Amino acid sequence: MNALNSLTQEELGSAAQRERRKRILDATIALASRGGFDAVQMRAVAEQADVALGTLYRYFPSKIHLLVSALGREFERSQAAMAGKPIPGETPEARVNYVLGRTTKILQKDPNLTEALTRAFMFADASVSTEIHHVGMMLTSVLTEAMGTRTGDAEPTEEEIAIARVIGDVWLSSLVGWVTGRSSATDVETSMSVAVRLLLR
Amino acid sequence: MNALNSLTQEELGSAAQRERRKRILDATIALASRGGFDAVQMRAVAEQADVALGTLYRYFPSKIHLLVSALGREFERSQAAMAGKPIPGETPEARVNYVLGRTTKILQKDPNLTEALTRAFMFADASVSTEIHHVGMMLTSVLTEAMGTRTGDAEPTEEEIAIARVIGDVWLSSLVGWVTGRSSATDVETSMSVAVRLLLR
DNA sequence: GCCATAATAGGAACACGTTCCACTTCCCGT
DNA sequence: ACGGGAAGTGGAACGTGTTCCTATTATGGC
Repeated sequence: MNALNSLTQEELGSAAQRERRKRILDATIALASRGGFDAVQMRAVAEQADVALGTLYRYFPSKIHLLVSALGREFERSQAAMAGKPIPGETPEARVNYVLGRTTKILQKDPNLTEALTRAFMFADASVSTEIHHVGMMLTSVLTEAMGTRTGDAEPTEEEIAIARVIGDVWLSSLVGWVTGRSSATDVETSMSVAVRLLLR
Repeated sequence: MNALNSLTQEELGSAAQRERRKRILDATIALASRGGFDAVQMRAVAEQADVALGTLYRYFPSKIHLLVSALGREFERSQAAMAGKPIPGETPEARVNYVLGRTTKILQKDPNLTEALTRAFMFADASVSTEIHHVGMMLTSVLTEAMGTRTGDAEPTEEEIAIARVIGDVWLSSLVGWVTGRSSATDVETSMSVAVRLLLR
């Protein structure tokens, strides 16, 4: 259907193809986790996934597509792991801070992986917009959910969505500063607290 | 003094060296303006600046250093052009919106250049922190100046600096979305208005 | 089962950032 | 003026993302 975008899960007919795709993403995550963005080399991914280089490019048309797709999968996995559980905190500010703090802590545990995925996200151009949009929506919805009342069935207001977008932007910028070694993990948490306090007052 | 950082203007003794540095940055801007990040090829820069490739790398140890340095020079130039002139607008919100709107308009006029510089900025790692910090400080100070009273001699408060940083982060994220073709120039202006309204209320 | 077509393997080739080397030119201290 | 070290030249070479080509293998319709 679309040669410019990576093959998504659904349009992969055979089980062998879904298996290949999984192997490729697993190899990507493993290499990224070991050595970051630079260690995710297309030849290495192909070899570790036991797939030819040309096949890798058939599934993911660029290194950026590959990494952003891997980011999307990890994000989904992480979201699924905590779906349904209520977010602790009495106020929107407390809950958003909780979510951001926990996520930041997870990312700190695997700096190389975080670096690889964040860099890919920031470097992605329009040809990756589908995958980027997917991740962006997940991020915004996590934040609006944390901001809203915990019943969860009500749609977030326009204002809440706008605030969530701003928080997401600040978070991305801070993350870039961290993964590129320009600021510390503590700096990220501080930035986020400040932004949340300013926006949710 | 520092082999990892690019040679700054001050530590360049001879006039011939300052002239070379200027030619290199001019070539960088010209190529970026014509074809964006990808068009800034080190061989092309060297040739257009009439300098050997090795010399280019002596002045700027990587393509990223080169582009971020060029960004710093352009930023300074633009700041110098409007120094002293009072910023129109009765409220901090209006003044900040004015500054952001004008800057966004300037950037829109040369999308390729903006793309090249923004991408370099987001891709820069710790080895470029000096240059990055330089640009970051200029950006924050432009914003605090717009936020403060127009007398200008008073230092900005901690709160103002924090708000300026958040606005800067949102601006960068939006800019990345724009230069990578994921959002329109109008989207950038909208994002910024929303962020400014939320932060300066 | 058999054929047409698509998918994959395997790997050469190319582009561009980066490094390196041998040689030349410039510039400063004496 | 000159000798020596720093700076510059020109270009080869290397690594990695990307493209491309041919041979082989899987797949789906008859």
